[in-house]
This record gives sequence, structure tokens and C-alpha cells, in this order.
Amino acid sequence: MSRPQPLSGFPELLPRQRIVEQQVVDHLRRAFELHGFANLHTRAVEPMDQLLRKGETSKEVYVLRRLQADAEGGDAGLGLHFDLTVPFARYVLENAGKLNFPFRRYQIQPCWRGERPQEGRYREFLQADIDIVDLGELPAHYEVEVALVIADALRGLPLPPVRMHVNNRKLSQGFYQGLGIHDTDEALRIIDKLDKIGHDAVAKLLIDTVDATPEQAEACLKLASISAEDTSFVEEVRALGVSDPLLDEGLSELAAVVDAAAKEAPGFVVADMKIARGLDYYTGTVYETVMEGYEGLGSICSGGRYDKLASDGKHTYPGVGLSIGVSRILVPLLQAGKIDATREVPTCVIVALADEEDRSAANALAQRLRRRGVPTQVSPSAAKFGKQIKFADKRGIPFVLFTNEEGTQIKDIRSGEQTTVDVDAWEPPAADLHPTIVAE
RNA sequence: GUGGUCGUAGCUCAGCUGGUAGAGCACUCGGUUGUGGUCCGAGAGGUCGCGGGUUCAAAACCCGUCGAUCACCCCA
Repeated sequence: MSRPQPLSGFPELLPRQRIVEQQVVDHLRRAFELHGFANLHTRAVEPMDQLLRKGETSKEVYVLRRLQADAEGGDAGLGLHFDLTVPFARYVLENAGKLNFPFRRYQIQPCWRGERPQEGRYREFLQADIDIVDLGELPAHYEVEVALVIADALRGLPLPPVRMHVNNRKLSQGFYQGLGIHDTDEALRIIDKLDKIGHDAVAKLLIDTVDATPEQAEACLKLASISAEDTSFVEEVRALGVSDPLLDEGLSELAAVVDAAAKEAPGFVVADMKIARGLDYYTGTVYETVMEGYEGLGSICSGGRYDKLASDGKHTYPGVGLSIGVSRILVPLLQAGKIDATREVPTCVIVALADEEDRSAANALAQRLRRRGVPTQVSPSAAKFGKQIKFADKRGIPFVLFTNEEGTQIKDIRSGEQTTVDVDAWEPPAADLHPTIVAE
């Protein structure tokens, strides 16, 4: 077949879908900026050693190679970034002297991972990140703040209801430690699989891999079963009878997040002790967000606190951040037709053409509308008016402007209503000026 | 990377045990000598993903390949 086929994992949108994506990105941008986050744009590539820095993450990194490079490659092993946290950490170190701390930034850029694509997971995807990073110490209140920023950003988007599940690494690991389990990192990774493999399999893994006794395993699972929308979880955890200083710290930090969130974004955050996150660099609060009806997508927004986002040996830069999977949210919703744009072009008004000779007059008319911010285009040809209206209709353009004996008339092609207007005063209804997102 | 399923018109799909392609929607033109959406009529559009094999004959069977999709893994 000569027609090119799509590339697995590299979704491309149709114009009307792209309008949805653009509107979402604009919305996120406004929300982040309202909270004082500065924008950053980092290069697409990072040195391989930077990308592979974080533990032995088996991320499938796309490696860059120049066609003309020597076989042995004098190229300094570059790879495309697979998230925005790693580039940000590098950027912070590189520009530490020029940044003011605490520093808050947002970043909305594509990322690449070579994994096998699936619904909601792509090889190229858009991610919207916020992080707050400080020098030396990062106050715990930022762990509350980033969750609230996300709540604010996601709210107001026409998406299915979303809910953020929050836990604290100190809480879980302190609990395991208090129980007498030594490899608390591994225990956490096992608990992370709870949703996938179930209670019994997790118990068996705990017993087999971290030498937990059946009683210890059961206690871990009891902890993981606790969840609450308010601080009542603190009592539930205490009731399990484990005591440990790290556990206490975790409990009070998580309580602070849940307490503040309950006040400022009721119903958005739920404390959930089975949230662990597979990644090893989180050290405090961890977040995962699910979209109602799309639980199968997994987390659409996650992140956490890391005491060592970056370090140059002398200074450490702790941070806390969250990342919204824009593609993960949008592509499945678009494909399912759950979300769409009101039209497929920005155009609000088509200036009809009675005769090709009228084109320059029509251009002038269009320009008068554009000057006042009304996206306008002139009809492609002086075809029959029926066709010109159809041209608009097919694209979802709401208005057609005619010039006739009555003067200039605007027709709303949805209602069919046509009225004589003053081109320099006419305003479309606010909802029609630009395309908007509609949810099913 | 491992395994399953699928690949026919722009889209959704039909095509029985092999006999060389069809529907609906969309599209173009006309009915409607310039204000669409309904209706009616006509028309255009496919080397049946690609390559090879079996056969008198393959969209159909076999092999390979590419692509899609799902599961595992991992995660946004």
C-alpha cells in the first residue's frame, strides 16, 4: 500500500482533536501560572548517563545516532528524555547559580519511551509537569501545595471525575521497619503490585523475598487496606500497634496533606496506604491519580517528593512534583469520542463571495473583523451560496457573512437566522468566538 | 522484548466449504439559474497491508514480513 500507515505508539491527531489538546494545554498553562510557576523548556535530548542515572531503571530510551557518524560513533551518547523530571534535575544543577530558590516551574513537553504501546501508553506522549525545588531543605507544606495546584488545574477541564490517591513513603517504610522488616524498599515494591496480583500473592512475595513472617505480611496488607478522605486513617494505622519514629513522621505529613486538601479541594484527595510507586527515588509523599471509568489507564497524574532531586556533591536540591499525562488522558477520550471540539478550525466567520471580483472587498471586510479579534476567513470561491454555507457547515464554522442590498448580514447557520449587522460592532456570542471542548 | 488477535472503498463492515469484490455512511454532480442541512436520481472510488507458496482458479489456505491491537513487563 502506498498510503503511509500510522506508526505504533506515535499518535497524531486530527485538527479538531488537536484543538482539544491545545485547549487543554492552554488551560493547564493558565492554571500553573496562576500559582506562580514559571515555564521552562528543555532540550529533547540528554546524555545517556544522565538518563540512566536514576537507579537501574530499565526504561526503554530512544538513542540518538547521526546517519553520517562513524561506526564507532564520536557522538556523545545522546538519548531522548523519557520524562521531564530528569531534564529538570539536570537543568537545576546546570543553572543553580542563576535560579532563585525555592524555584517552581512547569514544563509541558513531549517525552519518549520505547515500550510497547497500548491504550494510554505511547512511545511519544505529552506530559505536563510541575515541580518545586529548594536548596538544602524543602518545607513539607509544598507537598500539600502541589496537590492543590493539580486539583485546581484538573478541575475545570471537562474530564470524567478524577481522584488523587496519596500516601507517604515514610509512613509505609516506617511501618515495615517498626514491624522488623529490613528491606523496606523491596517490601514497598511488592505492596505496589497489590492491585495487580492480589492479597495472597503479595503475602507470599513478602514472605519469600523480604523474609517477612506471615504475621508481618498480614500487617503490611492491613496497612495497605487503609484509605480515607480525612485524617481518620491516622487512628486506623495506630490501631495496628506498630511504632516507629519514621512512621510518626509519615503519619503527620500525610495527615497535613489530606487535611489541607479536604478543606481546599473537597473530594479530590484520598489517603490510600497501598500507593507505593515503583520508583525508588521518592522519599515522602507519593501521588497517583485515577480517572473514573478509566481505571484501566492507571495513573494519569503522579509524582512525589524526593529529597535528592539533584545534587552536585556540595548542595542537595530536594523537590516535590507531579506530572500530568496529557496524552494518556486525551488520546483514549478522543478515540472513544467522549470529548471533542465544537469545530475543527479556529474560524468563526466565513465571508461569502458573490463574485470573484469582490474578493478584495471581502478581504477588507474580514480584516475589520480580525482587528477586533474575530477569527475570519474569506470563502475559497464565489460558488453558489449553498455551497459556501456548506463549506462552513462541514467545518463547524458558525457564521457566514453576506453582503447584499440589505447591507452586511450575518447568518448563524445553526439556527438559520440572518440579521443585518454593523461589521465594526458585531460580536459573536462569547461561546462561539473560539472553538471549545465538549464532553459527551 | 515475549505471547494472543486482527489487516477488504475515506469510515464502519459483509464476502458461506477457494470460482478473480459488495453494503451503509461520507464524497462528486444533477433535480434546486446562487442561502446549506431533508428527499430523489446519477457517478466516482479497491493491485482485498506487502512478498512468496499451494491450486486450473486465492480476499479466502500455507509461510514470511510490515502495521494495528490486547496481555505480560513497566509506567504518564
